[in-house]
Amino acid sequence: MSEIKELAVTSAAVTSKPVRVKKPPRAARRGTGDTTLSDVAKLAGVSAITVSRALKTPSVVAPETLARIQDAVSRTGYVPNLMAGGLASNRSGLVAALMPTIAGSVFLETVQALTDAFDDAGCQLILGQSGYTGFREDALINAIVGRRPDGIVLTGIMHSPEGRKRLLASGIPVVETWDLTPTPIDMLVGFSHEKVGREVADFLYSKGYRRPAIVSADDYRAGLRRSGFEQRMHALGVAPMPVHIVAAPTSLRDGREGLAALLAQAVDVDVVFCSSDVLAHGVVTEALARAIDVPRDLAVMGFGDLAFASYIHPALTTVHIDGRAIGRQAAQFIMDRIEGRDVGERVRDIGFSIVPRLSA
Amino acid sequence: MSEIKELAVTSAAVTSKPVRVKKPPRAARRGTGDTTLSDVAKLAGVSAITVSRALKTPSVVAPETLARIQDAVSRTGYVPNLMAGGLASNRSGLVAALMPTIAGSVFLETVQALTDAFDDAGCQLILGQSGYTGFREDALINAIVGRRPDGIVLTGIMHSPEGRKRLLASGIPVVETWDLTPTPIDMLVGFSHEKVGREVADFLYSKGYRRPAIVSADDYRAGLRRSGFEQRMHALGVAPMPVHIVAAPTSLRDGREGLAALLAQAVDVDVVFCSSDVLAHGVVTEALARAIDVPRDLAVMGFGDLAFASYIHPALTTVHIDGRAIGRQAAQFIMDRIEGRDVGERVRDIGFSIVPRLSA
DNA sequence: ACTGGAAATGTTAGCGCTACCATTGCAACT
DNA sequence: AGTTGCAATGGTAGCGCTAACATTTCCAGT
Repeated sequence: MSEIKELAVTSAAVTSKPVRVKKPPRAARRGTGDTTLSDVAKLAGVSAITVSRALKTPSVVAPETLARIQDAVSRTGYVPNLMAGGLASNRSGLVAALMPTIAGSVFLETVQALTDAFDDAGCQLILGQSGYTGFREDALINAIVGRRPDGIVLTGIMHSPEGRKRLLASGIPVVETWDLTPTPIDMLVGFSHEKVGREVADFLYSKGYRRPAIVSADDYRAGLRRSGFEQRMHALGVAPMPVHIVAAPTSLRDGREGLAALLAQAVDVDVVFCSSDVLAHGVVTEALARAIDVPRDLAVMGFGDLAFASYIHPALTTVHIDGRAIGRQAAQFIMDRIEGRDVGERVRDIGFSIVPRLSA
Repeated sequence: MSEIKELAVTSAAVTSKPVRVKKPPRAARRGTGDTTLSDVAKLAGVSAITVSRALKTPSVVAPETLARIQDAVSRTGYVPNLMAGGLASNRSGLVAALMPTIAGSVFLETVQALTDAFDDAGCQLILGQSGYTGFREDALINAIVGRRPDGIVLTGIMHSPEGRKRLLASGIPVVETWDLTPTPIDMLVGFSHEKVGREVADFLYSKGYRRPAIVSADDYRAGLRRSGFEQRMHALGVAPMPVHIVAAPTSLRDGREGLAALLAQAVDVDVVFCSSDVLAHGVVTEALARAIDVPRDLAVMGFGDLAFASYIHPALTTVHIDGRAIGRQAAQFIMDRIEGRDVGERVRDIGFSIVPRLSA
């Protein structure tokens, strides 16, 4: 067996060449054919690093050199390869945002604020949809961490221990949002959903409502609001209430069907607390279709204070959450971290406020 | 180790060259400290490339080797650096989606479909918001192209010649969506907005409406629908109609104010064609608040067929666009391109359909 | 017994950029 | 004159990975 090899060696030796022959020059290399930094450098008559500096920190490059480089850049149509830059500098310029779903979501404002803030800082947002079930979240985390983003914004708090570990191990700044916990992975900006439930209970009770019902999504945070609401109502001496649960994400349809279901099983309801404005809108719509006067015959309360809440008829009483502020603060957290600044208190409760309008 | 260096120094001295001595070994290198492919390789007792293959194409690696590697991966918590991989393979695994705005948009379904489709293919979506003005679009294009995405999905057709050129020069597969043009940059999936306008005109005319009005956003595509509508109505002998224009993106509020403005200037209207369902919803809401019966006293027509359209009261007559299909086809286009398959006809008109419900 | 070839693994050389340090030239000081 | 300091620029060596080719092993086919 090994003789074959020997033979080969021998034959090489016969030609009096050292055993390991020098490789022939490789065939044409791969590569994109795109203009590169050194193409520009060559054209401008400087070194590559100077071009790099001209683009990143123009202030350290002499004005004429800068002009020559800029000219070369625009003549070649050079666009820096940010993957290469990211690899070399260990700064990807990417920030990941994970959310349950993008569709019709209350988180959109947060994402918008995030995009805006990072855009100004030259970072792009990578979007990941984890779904409401959490099954995909772990796979997503891996895909995201693989990009070595400069930060990760999570919607909700991370529940999978596996995901937590991965995130922690990655050393990437993480901001959890839209919820509160004393033990965030890293940083957090949100508010207490249970407290929302309790305060809504107080608010409705103080307005005289005694026969509440709930139409709620089956997601974790909605559940927190619901139990806060139920507990407080119970503490106030209100009898157990009918509850209608729908699958997240919620739709107008779910709200309509929710009220229909509630009415079918229990007529004795004077207010419906919904886990989202969309749901509340559905309830109001169903009431309208059934000629039930809102709020005289039935009051409705939403959650989120989405853009339409104050413009539907009747204007929706709801809980205002400043989604943009959450996004802004999350971006701030991450940028402070990137720049190595002290972020201060790592848990920020941005609170909420009840907005009394006409529907309750 | 150091002997080599010494030797080098000596030899330089011997040849009495004052020229530069070989550099001393560099100080500790940079780097993340993360586990790398070769760490895993070392642990598994194979070469780096074998680990790479085990992760990308497990079928070409022997089962026991694979097992050893997988064990090493899970023991180290290794997560591949996709930037490095992307740089080496010239495949970033990133796809960019540019849209005017994410908030409350009709494009969300498309983005969702895009995310889903690319997720399955192991690609992540980068989100870019260009705004409705187009000012930011060029800057965004540069930032995006710099990431060397495997594909770019544009919402609407590209209008800036500068942006067009950049995109074309980049050689990245581009899909323009939600509009139609015989001269796309590369590929396109959409429909004709003017045709929507014309067919809506025919539809409403055939239902007997003769005194139309328009509430429309000021964006390009809405303008197309509007002019198609006006021209056809004119051709049908209808007198010029009152038009109320609002700034994109549209809100429920804009719709309410739109109807109020229309009513203030011209009472003689029997149907309002709105450039979005949200606007139409606002018009319906304002009518409700004013006790104007829809559709008896005033008919309303929307555009988009968003999820809520069939569930508001009265159910909204509108134009259905299959946003998910647009997203799916766009993803298909790009993946076919990446895989080097023939994409066939590069312009796909996915059409639209008028959905008659109760509001008109 | 030997060859051909498929399967499994390895070696080498970058992908395009930036960190790190070095060098040069020149004005401003002792 | 010699030194210092600073502004501007350059050289080198990777970042962590994969393409391209090379090598080894082993077995079927003659």
